[in-house]
Amino acid sequence: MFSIDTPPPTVSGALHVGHAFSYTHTDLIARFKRMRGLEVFYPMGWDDNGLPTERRVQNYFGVRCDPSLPYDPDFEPPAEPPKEPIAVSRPNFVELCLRLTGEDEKAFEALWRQLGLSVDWSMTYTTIGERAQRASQRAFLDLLEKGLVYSVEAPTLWDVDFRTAVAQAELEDRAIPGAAYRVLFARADGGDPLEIETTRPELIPACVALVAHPGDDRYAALFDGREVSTPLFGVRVPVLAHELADPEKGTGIAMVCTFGDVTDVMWWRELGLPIRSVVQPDGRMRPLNWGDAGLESADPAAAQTAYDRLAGKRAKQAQQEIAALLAEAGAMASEPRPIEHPVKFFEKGERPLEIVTSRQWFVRTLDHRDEFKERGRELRWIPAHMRVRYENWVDGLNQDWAISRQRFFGVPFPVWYPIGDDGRIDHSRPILPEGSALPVDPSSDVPPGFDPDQRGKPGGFAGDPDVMDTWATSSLSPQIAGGWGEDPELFDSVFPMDLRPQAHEIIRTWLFSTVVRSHFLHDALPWRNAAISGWVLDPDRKKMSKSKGNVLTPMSMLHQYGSDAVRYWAANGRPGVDTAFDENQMKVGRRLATKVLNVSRFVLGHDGPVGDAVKPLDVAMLGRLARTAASVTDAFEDYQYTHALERVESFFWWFCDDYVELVKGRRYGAHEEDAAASANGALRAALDVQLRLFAPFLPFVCEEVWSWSRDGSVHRAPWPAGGDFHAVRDGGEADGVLDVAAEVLSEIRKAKSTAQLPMRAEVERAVVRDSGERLELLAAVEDDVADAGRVASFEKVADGAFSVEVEFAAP
RNA sequence: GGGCGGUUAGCUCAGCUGGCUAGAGCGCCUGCCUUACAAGCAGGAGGUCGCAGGUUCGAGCCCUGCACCGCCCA
Repeated sequence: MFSIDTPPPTVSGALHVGHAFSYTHTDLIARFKRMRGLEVFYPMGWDDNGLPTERRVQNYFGVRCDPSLPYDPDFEPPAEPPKEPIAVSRPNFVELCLRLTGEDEKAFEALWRQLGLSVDWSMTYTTIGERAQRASQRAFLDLLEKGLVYSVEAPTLWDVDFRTAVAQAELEDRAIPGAAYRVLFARADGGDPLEIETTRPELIPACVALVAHPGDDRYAALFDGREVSTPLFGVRVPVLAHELADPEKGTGIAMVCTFGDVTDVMWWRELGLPIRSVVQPDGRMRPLNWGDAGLESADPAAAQTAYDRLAGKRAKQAQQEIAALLAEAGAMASEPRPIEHPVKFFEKGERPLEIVTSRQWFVRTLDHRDEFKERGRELRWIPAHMRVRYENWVDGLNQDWAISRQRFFGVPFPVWYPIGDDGRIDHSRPILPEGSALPVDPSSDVPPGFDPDQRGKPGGFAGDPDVMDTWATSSLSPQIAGGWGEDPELFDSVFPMDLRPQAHEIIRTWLFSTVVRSHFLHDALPWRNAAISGWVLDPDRKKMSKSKGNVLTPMSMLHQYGSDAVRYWAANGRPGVDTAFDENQMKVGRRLATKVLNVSRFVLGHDGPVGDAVKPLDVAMLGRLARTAASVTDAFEDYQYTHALERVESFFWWFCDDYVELVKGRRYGAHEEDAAASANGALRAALDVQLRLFAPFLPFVCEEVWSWSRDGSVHRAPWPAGGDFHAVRDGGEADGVLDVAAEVLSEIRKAKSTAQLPMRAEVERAVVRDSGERLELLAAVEDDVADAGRVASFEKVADGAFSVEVEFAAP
């Protein structure tokens, strides 16, 4: 059994040439392994859930999800999406998601079939389907029991537009224009004001401390508990010391807020600072009453007046507003200095992330980094250097894996919480379902021991409102596809899987998270080999993207050039290497497929005698083919399918250009019958082997030609091996005759070409000068060379340096 | 800022543990309707292997530095 953990594509993403490219690589291996006699487990999954689908559904149908609404069984979206989105219940929204993804899946499957992927379509799964839900929830409960997931109310990176938490793996640094503001903080002891530099002055109302490096002489005298007062708001905050304050940055003393960035969170935690939260989950400044607890001010009225100009504004607008306020108040030490600085974004988001305190589920990853790295070393990476990417990522982990999302189309957490008599939800005592009840939807299902009407009531229960992030489910693709917990026999036979093919940009997400899940669930690697494919680049060597608008759809390419041709292009992209989109290569592939068809017509289309290959040229050719086949096999076993293709292809062209030409004379009866029989036998045997060697690359043309002379499918035929090559035992290991014959023929062709004569021009006499040894070899195949070159007579001169002198017959 | 990969013919790329005169395909040029194929065939031109040092009898390949391109991480 050879099992493949196929990447489930996000169906809401557009079909892309990159898909055709990398999935072909997997199929090459699958077809090879199948012909090697292995049963191949090769399912396909669809990654439906998550943000991309929700966005697409919102735009496509003109709806938005409002979880507070009840299900409307009769809801139908209007034919045209309305201007103002229609609010629909979560179940209605999920229905629309399933409707759209169902159509997308059909389009993908049609593409895969056209491309010739030899997927077992009876094993298809979706990451939102019932099997996936059951596996995801079972895995979650397993980790919960092992103490490897936990929920906590904590500062979390937050996208204010999508209003959801975001995991470290979904972050992206982007350099954006901003400004460095120099702001003055008055000292409580009456000394000179302290000047700090910040890019987020709008967070001054959220300031809880200033911090500088303990060894920084400029501020060392202040670390004795002295306080400063925030400008405009008059809040007293301490001046503290911490190792990670950078003396080189700005003035060397920084403002700590609730929360400007991840460093603020770290200082908040390590220095035990209070919380003064001003940014709401929608990204706007929260209304505040200055003077209340936590907002003590020296002048609450003035603080309120200033703050009222910020309240309700987004970060950017608030920033402009407070800059003006600071300038009016004389608290700006200098003009803002425009800078470009890296800011964290959600990879799919448009506004900088905020850090918002919320309750989220996390998987413990930080405590297990060494184990993950060890797993990375156990895994075979193709190409090997891709492991470094994985290790970089594991080394750089700085937060546990946040797996809950405030979304709708995803696998729900199988958890309820009791509601106290005071109406407060008690998150410390989650209520869990029976394993046999999975999958559950806590928003509609009722936990054991409760009645439906107790939902949301004091003394009752509340369902966990969140869904799992997309990687929390798709990281279980080996378990979902392999029938973990559902079909133990299947699972035992396919897990750990043999191969995980995927692209390099998702090493930190899909590959990493799958290793994590498998490590925790099974104490094992999920697969033995990870083959990392490169990207498809446009002719300018930039990553292909829809925004450029010059992307051909894979389907149109398949129609234009044929599937074999597109596969040929893809098969030329080595593992891990970015490959330029090249229609030229597809034309070459199409030519190759046509050539296979034509030469097959020649080899099979005759009614002459067929016998064993006994003539020297024929035996030697089969011997060369045997060595080619062995080397193709080695390359394939090593996942080097590009090398495999190059070797078959190179043999094939030599076979067509030289060997076939050399045996045409015998084939058409220029000599005795057994000479023709040997040629025909060798041609058929060689074609038979070459069709099988080409079958993984060019499945369509090979299957067609195979059917001309054989029953069954070439794709179930045994891979060429020792038994196919009796010629090797019969002296085929010496292929010197092939080189001599080809070189002499080439000289004759050159002479004709130089003389601008047609190839069928008759040669009266050819004088071959060469070593005695080579002339002996030539003697063995002289008739064949004479036929191909139309040479009436050869004269052989033993004279070291190789040359051929050609005398043409008089016209 | 740390790291990974790349740089070989006009273009796309091979070149394994260092070993004759550096290869292929496309494109270009010159011919050829040859009983598998004109969507074809034959032949030809074209490269100081990114730059500068070094190791070696010998370097496209190994070492050092640099430049440029792409990517990963911070």
